[in-house]
Parts: sequence; C-alpha cells; structure tokens
Amino acid sequence: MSESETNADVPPYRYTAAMAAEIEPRWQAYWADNGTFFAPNPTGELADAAHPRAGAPKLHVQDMFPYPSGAGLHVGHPLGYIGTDSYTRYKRMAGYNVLHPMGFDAFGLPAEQYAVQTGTHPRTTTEANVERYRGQLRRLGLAYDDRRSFSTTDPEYYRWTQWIFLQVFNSWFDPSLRKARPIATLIDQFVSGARKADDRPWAELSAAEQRAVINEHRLAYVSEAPVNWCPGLGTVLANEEVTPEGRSERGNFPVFQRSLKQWKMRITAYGDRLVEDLDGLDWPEPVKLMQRNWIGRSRGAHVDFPIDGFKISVFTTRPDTLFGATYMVLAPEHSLVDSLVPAAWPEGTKDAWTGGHATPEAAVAAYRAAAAAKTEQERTADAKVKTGVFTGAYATNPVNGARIPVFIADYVLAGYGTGAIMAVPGQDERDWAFAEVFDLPIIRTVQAPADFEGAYTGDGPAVNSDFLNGMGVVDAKASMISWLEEKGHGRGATTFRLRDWLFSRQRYWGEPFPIVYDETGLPIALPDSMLPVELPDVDDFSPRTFDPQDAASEPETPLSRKKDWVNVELDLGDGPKQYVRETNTMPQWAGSCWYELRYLDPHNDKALVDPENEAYWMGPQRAGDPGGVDLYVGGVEHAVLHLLYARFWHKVLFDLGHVSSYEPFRKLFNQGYIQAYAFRDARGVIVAAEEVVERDGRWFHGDQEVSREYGKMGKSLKNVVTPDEMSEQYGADTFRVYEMAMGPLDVSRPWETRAVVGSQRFLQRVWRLVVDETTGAVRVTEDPLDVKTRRALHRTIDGVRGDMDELRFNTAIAKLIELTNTLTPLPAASREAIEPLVLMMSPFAPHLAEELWRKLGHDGTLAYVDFPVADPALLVAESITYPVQVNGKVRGRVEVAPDTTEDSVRAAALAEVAEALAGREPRKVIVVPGRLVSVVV
RNA sequence: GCGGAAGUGGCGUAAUUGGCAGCCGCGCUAGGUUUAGGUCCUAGUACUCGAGAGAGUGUGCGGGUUCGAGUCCCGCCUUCCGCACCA
Repeated sequence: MSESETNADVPPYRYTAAMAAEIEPRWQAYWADNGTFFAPNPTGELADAAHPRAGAPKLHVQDMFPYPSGAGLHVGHPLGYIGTDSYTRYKRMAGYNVLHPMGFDAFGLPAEQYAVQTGTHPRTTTEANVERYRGQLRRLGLAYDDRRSFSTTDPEYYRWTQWIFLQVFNSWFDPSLRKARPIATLIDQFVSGARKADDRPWAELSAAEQRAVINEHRLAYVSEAPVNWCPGLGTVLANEEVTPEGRSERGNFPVFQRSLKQWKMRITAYGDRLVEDLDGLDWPEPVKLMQRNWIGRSRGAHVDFPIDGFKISVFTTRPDTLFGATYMVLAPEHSLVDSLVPAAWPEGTKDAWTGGHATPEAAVAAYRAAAAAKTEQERTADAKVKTGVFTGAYATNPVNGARIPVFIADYVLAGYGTGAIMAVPGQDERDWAFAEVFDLPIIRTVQAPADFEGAYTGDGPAVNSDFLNGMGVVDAKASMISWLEEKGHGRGATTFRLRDWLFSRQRYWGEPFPIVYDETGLPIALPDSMLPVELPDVDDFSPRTFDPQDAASEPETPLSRKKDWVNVELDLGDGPKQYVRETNTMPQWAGSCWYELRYLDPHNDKALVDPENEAYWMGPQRAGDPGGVDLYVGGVEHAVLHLLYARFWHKVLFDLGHVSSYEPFRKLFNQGYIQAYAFRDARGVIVAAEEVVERDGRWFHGDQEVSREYGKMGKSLKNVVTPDEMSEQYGADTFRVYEMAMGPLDVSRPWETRAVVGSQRFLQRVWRLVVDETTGAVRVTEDPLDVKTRRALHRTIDGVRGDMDELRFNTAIAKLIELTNTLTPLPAASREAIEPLVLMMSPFAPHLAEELWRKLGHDGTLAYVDFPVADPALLVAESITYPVQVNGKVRGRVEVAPDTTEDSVRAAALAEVAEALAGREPRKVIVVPGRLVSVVV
C-alpha cells in the first residue's frame, strides 16, 4: 500500500509516491522531447556541432543488453543499468560527451518455443516483449540515447551480422603475420605457387577442387562436429540439456553422440592473441583468469613414437620427461587403434592388461563398447578409478629406443591434443594412478624431495635422463625440443583447450546465413548487395521429429521446408543459375558479438560503422591502448563465452581494417546479483514470499510456519518483485537510490522490500529542505553557510566525486545522507548548500533533482550543469585529534593544529597519557602524521 | 578434486587500503508531536559485567609478523560461483 492510502492527513506538498508519480513521467517526457541524452557523433547523421558536449572528451559506457523475456524485468535486472546511468549522468555533468545506449538481444529459443506451442510468430512475441522492456526501462528514468537503440532481430541490424559473417568467411588466418587476411591473398599464393595444395600444380586442380582447398582455410567453414543429436525432438542439444542418463531434459528422449556437418568459426587461430591481449585490459582478474583457463594454451612438443612402420604423434607439455615415458595411452576412439591391434597377445602380457579377453581385438572391442555406453558425465564421474586395456602393440620411445606398451583408456580424450599421450607416471598424477593399477614401471626423471611419495610435478634437476641430467625443467624442455627437432622425432608446439566455435543451429528464430550451394555442394558467399537475407515466414516453426530411437536420422530445419525460399535462381556474376540456400541459422551469440559497434552509427547503410565515428568512440587513446568501450557492465556469467566470441570478431574486424580498436571492451565491471528469499511450507511447497510474515525470527505463511531459503528471484520460487511495483509504492527515484545504496555494485545481496522506505525518507528530507510541505513554497535562504557547514559541504563534494569515479555509489549516497542530516536541523537551508546537494543527488534521483532544480529558479535541465567542485582550501582540517595509544590501547586524545610538528605532537601525547604511563619510561614512541600516536612501554 | 570469490552487530553494509572497528540505512527501544495508530522530529542501539562512571571482550576458527592486523603471512572451517581426467 502506498502512503497516500494509509494517511488521510499527509501534508499536501510532501514528497510521496503519488508526487513521484506526477513528477517522474513529466521529466521523462521532457528528456525525450528535448533529446536531452542525445550524444553527438563526429560525423554522419548524428553529428551536431551545436551540442553542448560536441568536441568534449568522450566516454562510452555500455551495459550487456538484455534478452527481452516474456516475464518482464524484476528488481534484479536493472541493478547494473541504474549503476551505469548514475555514472554516466555524473560524467556528463563533469564535462564528458557521454554515449550510453541500450538495445535488445532478441533472437533466441524462448520466443521460438513459444511459437511452436502457440503458433504465434516469434517476431510478434519479440516485438511485444521489447516494447514492454522499453516501457519498464523508461519508467526508471534511464538516460539513453534512444536514437541508437535497436534489436538484433531488425533486418537493418542483422544485415550487418550477415556482412560480418561474410567477412569471416572470406578470410583466412595467416600464421606468419598472426592475422586474418582476405581470402584473395591466399588464392594468390596458390596461383603463384608460393603455397602448394597437393602434389599437383594449382592450375591442374578442377575449379571445385580449388574451392574445396580454399574452404579448408577459411575462418568460417563447414566440417563434421560431434553433437548431441536427439531424434525425438529433431534438434541438437547443448550438454546442459542432456541428463546424466543421456536423455533429453525436455521430453526425456534418447540422445545420441554423433557427427553432423556444421558451420564453425576458427577462433582457435586467435588463441595466442586472445590470451596475450588480456594483459592490456582493465578487467577483473578473476575474469581474465577464467578466460586464460578456458583458452588453455599449453606449450610443449609433438613427439612421434614409431610402431611397426608408422608412428603415433602425441602432444606433451613435458617433453623434458620423455625418458620417463614407460607406456602410451590412446583414446578408445583414436583412429589408429584398429591398425595397431595384433592377432594375439604378445608373449609376457600380464593378465591384468587383457581385461580377461582371449585376443587383443576382443579386449579393445569390449572396452570401446563400455566407454561408448557411458555418458560424458559417467566417464568423468568414474575418473578416480583408472580403467583401460592393452592393445597388444608396443611402440618405441624415440629418445632411448625402449619398447613401451600401448593402452587405450578413457582418461585420454579424443578431442584434446592428438588423442594420444605418452605416459610418464613419475611426473603425472593420472599416469601414476594408471601405472599402479596395471603394474607398469615408474621412472623418475625429475629429482623429487627425499621423502616424496607419488607423482612429482614440481621443479627440480633432471635425473635418469642422459643429456638432460642436472637441468631444471625449463632448460630441459628447451633442450629436448631442440633434440627432437634435430633428430626428426618431433617439434615444439602449442595447443589450446579452446575449440573452434560451433556456429550453426537447426532453428528458425535466428539470422539466416548469406550462403547458397551450387551443384558441387560447396558453399558460395552471397555478395554484399544481396544483404540482408531476410528470415522468411514459415507455417511451422518446429523442426521435424523422428522415431526417438532413429540415431541415423538427419536434422530437418524449419527453413528447409520452405522450398520456394530454399531453391532460388540468382545471378552471381555468371548468369542466372539455380542455387540452394543454407537453412541453418546463426546462434544467438552472433547478434551480441558486435553490437557495441553498431550503437556508434546505428543507421549507416554504407558501412557497419563509419571509421571516424568508431575511432572517436572506441579508438586507442594512447600508445599500447587496445581501445574499446570505456566501461562495459554486466554479469559474470558471460565471463567466458560472450566475451570471448565478441573479442574474436572484433579482432577479425580489426585485422581486415574495419575498426581501429583491437579489443571491444577496454574496461569490464561485473555487477552483483540481487537474490531473494523464498519460503517453503511443511509439505515442501513454495509459498508466495510476499505473503510471509516474520515473528520472533521465525517465518509464517498464515498460521503455518515456513522455512526460509535463499536463491535467484524467479517465478518458480514465487519471490519476484518488479521495478513497476517499486515505482508505484515509492517512485522510481526511491527505487534507484535504494538499489545503489544497498551495497557495492559488484556484490550480490538479498532483496528486502521493507528497507526501501529508508531511501524514501532520505528523498523526503531533501525535498523538505527546499519545499515547505504545507504551503509548497520554496524555503531556501540566500544567506551564506556557517564555516563548519561549508567545510562539511566541501568534504562531501570531494568524497562523492571520488566515490562516483570508482563506482562506489553506496558510499557516495551515505555521504549525501550525512550532508542532508547535517542540513536538516538548521533553521533554514542555504542555497549555497542546497544547489550542490541537488546536483549531487541528480545521478541517483534525477527526476526529483530536476524538479527541485526547477523550483530553485533554473530553466531547462540540470543534465549539463557542472558537477560541484570542492574548494581544496576547505578540505584541510582546522585541527587534528590524535588518539594516543599505550601498548595498543587508546588512553587519551590530543587536539593540535594541522601544522604542529611531530616533536610537539609527541610531547603533547606523552603529557596526555602521563597518568597511564605511571612513571614508566616509554621504550618507543611512534607518531603517524595525521593519524595517531603509539606509545610502547 | 581443481580454480575463483567471500565470511564484520538482529539484517544490508562502512572502515582514508597496516593506524580509534561498526559510517549510512533497515529493524528495535525510549521520548516529543498527535484523540489514537501511522508520518515526522529527538535520543539510544556490537557483546559481557556493572545501578553508574567505567572495565573487559570483539571482524568464521587457530597460529604468526608488527608499536599497531578486519586488512599482511601460514594452517583449518563454512558458504557461494565456475570447471571437469586438458597430457
């Protein structure tokens, strides 16, 4: 209930929810009508030389844009938005040309699934949701440049998403230059003979063969990829959509691991740069660490182990331990396993190695079947107990000629490295565990500490290693790599945990690929002039489903049934011909991978972004600066995927000369989450949180006691609180102030509606300083402040500026409340204090501040009024009070002038605590200037 | 298991980054205003002992460094987040 409902006798001019409901829409309309938050570009249609910030230093701040879900916003969603809004309002007043845009990431599964269920077109749902979000955001008074807003589903937007895809498709990564280059430069190399395709001269390859060779090098390419195929749903599933039992979470259908032809992006080519360029970013260290771990660059060597005329290549990060390699392990799926297996067990095969089978072939087949039957989860859950089986084959250790047995085991993954390892039990814990189970020899090649048990992975001098003996790990690695390269047994190498990016989806609601196929079945890029390839309407949004057990079925996408769209006659330069369109769509990441650039020049139909606009808003500011958005705020859940994909595309665009920055986001800030309590009754049923009351530290729903838990805000926990409710009950300004005051922006915390009233009281007190609640008259005086209050004001200004610069909004608000509490008891508030207070309030409570600013006699908006500046002379304290500690306990205080010498402070302090010293001679006296005096006896 | 983050009053938090622990707010207590409740204003509110002045204790636990530790170091405990045998 709002106050106006419970109070018949509220003074008519008090700041209440009802008054906020009058003030807030009025100022929102003013800002919209006057384009208050439009930011001028240097060039193009958004340039405006008359703008008050034209030519000013720029600041580009961005939020991770939302997916507009049908549920609307809850109070947790806008936390970051209010933070960036407060920050940018402050910076605009501090003189910056501020760009703060907002858009919508609107392709995606929920709208599509809703369409499958109801037949409603995803565009209809999406547009309605976007409108609802716009309304909710507008109601919070967020100061966006609305001219720059877009949705990733707008054809004018995804035209450029498709254009970037073509840029990627038409590029290859030149390892010698470590950058992407136009595919034409690669073709030139083949034509000139500088690069060889195979044994034949380039000109002897057929046109289709040439195209196939070129395609192998493109940054976007089609290849077989292992996926979770669910015939019952007719779709490919993410790991998280597959249950531990290997069935689909939705519908409980069987899921099959199989290969499908998929589009991929060669992000692995950028592995080095994606790791190295993290160093230049102002990002939270944990996020950088997560990216490094995800990319997982490891340096080491490929080593070739000969077996009967061919060889198995392994990757190792520890080539220095090669003398300790006493066996090898291949992934069960490794393609060479079949050609290794001999007809019978060799002499001396231990019983434990055979798995109880009469022949190696039977043992391998049985082990493979067992491994394949396990889901990925089972395989990893069982990882503690090492299993495997001997293949019957022996390889030769190239460094010493030793015959070593070759096993298959599921602790080696087919998809990582070469799918084969050399096992060094002395220096690897997994290999040690395996060696113990199968009774394999263990040779230490690094000197372990005297009483060390188990695999030793630390540093130390090499032992049992011939020419490496005595070297440390780093030197030994380098020496071994040189030796391998010299003898032709291997070479130095780097591998990545990162895998190429699976870029196609068998869905409807996504960007169509600007790709067609001709009779060769090879992909052809459409020319830019044919963009956008618009997503056609279809009758049925669901994929074709199959017999749930039919593992051999092939996905049939919604677009593939649209025959008149799929089969198309085009003139691609060699006359009209028939083509078949690509019917996969792009993943939801595509639209969010580059949106930061489109805000800069949202309506440009000649280019993704005008280079001058890009250079102004995102270009490097000095040597060594990667460039990018000045501040990017969003949740830590995007620490890896979104931020990695966006960095990758940005680097491709940089390499091809389309942008001057080589990183998209210079500074990253992760806001915390607002979580909420939920309540469960004795039967375990969640009850509506708003109906629960607290009595004596226990919680009751009606008469029934309920238990409290803590979790995400959401429908399922019946604990959603919306910003709309808060606006109705308190006003948007109160809500904004509360969200900013409740704690540091980067810390998660529980929502508590009953505490919001504290922020409303604060705003009421500020209002009351200016406005007489009974008459509505403005009651500030023109008298100057007394010196003490003036000093308090300037300390506040100084502190608030410092806090705002560091995004410490909670402490900034605490300081503003303190100042307000200082002014409240004064007989009349002086304009000298009120105007700076109102200006300092305005980033947090912009509607209230604009209204008071108007009442104080100013025209227009305060959005471009200078933020108050503290007078340094008033920040110097009049006197300093030193606490005097004796043996760590405060035993007295002395007050001295700020310029008192250290000796005088010491003397005064000793006199002050003479009684506590009781005649004892101080052993030590420490004077910390400006802080305290510590006496030790 | 590995990695990351974090543990401060009844609750959300603050602490100039090694210098008086608890700013600001919620809640609570008392008083004023009010017919009453609510609003608003004033005062109080870490814990223990004490009538009181005051004394002692206190930042998850146990050690350590230091004149001085919420902050730094070592070892544990708990919670949250992320990852899954990464050769």
